[in-house]
Amino acid sequence: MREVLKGAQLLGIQCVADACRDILGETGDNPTNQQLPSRRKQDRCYVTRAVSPVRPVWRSPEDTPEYTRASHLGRLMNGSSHWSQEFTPIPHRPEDTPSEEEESGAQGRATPHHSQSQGGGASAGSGRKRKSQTPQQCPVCQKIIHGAGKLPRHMRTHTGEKPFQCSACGVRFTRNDKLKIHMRKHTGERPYPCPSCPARFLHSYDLKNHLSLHSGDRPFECPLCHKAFAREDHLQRHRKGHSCLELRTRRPRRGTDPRGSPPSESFGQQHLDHMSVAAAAQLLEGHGGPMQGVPLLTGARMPYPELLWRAVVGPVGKALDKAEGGSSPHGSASVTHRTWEEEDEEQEAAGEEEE
DNA sequence: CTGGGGACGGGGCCC
DNA sequence: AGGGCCCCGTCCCCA
Repeated sequence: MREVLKGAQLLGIQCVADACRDILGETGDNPTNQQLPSRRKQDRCYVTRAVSPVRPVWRSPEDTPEYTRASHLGRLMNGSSHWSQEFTPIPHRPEDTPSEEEESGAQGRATPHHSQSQGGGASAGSGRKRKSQTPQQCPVCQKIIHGAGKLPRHMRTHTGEKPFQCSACGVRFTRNDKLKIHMRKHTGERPYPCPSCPARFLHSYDLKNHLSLHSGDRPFECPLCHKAFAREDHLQRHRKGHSCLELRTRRPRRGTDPRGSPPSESFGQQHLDHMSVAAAAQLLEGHGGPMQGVPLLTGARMPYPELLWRAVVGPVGKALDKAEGGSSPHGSASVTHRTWEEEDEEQEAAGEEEE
């Protein structure tokens, strides 16, 4: 434990250091010790302080601070099985009543099914049969995990624990079902054959992706350059790359759209991005029409980065001002100092015009 | 930069 | 509650 304490101090993981001191019976010099009245609250406290408010996305769990911290925590808490016991379902403000817990479920409606722990509420009978299994909050990343027994599964993503090992090649997995799929590589089983060609696939979704190749469907279109993709993730990659400039923030991850648009409504956000271009184009047109050699409508391929840059920063405006003797109704400065709010209004107007 | 395959994690349903 | 199975979305890697 002293080694852990030393390591925690070295790494600056104050919460773990505090826990070590607590276990070792040392008071330590951290005043936060006095703020931890109960074990449960302590645990929560570790979590909140262990996770940085600005949490980068890490790919390899072994590389993550969370991994390191979770490993420490896991050891401190005597094994991963402890997670599910120590951390209870989420609607857990102590003052919550059972009915409030029902309400705070992710689905936001009464659970038609069960549950044992909540009195098996008179199944409203409508909707899905077995909807909400009490959601639980991950103590490390605060994420809400839905589904009974899913929290331990999720916790393994933090601890790096991979209890399922392939007997053929030794590769380890965090989940049994992933191991099962992996085993198909050794058995040669590819249970998802393409009906149109000899291709066979390990995963159903691979077949689904593959089928779009045969159909030629490219339902995912870039709102900026109108290039179409067969796969949504390819569109996302395209949009994140340099080939398509986005003036606004990137599309939020699912469920985190600050504008409140529902998940999967990617079109909404794409439309907004598209509107940014349209607004920029309008700005240019407001300066006296399209630049030479640069089409301003959004339907054709064009150097958007340059176009947008000029539209927002204003050299085009200057050039046009110069060309027109400064008679443009919008000075370049007005372009340069436009605010997001103004641009939003423009976007809305542009959207209406386009409709 | 794109197309394609695969890996990974989360959620729903069921037992 | 725990776990299996399946589907989905996203990301990574490679050609």
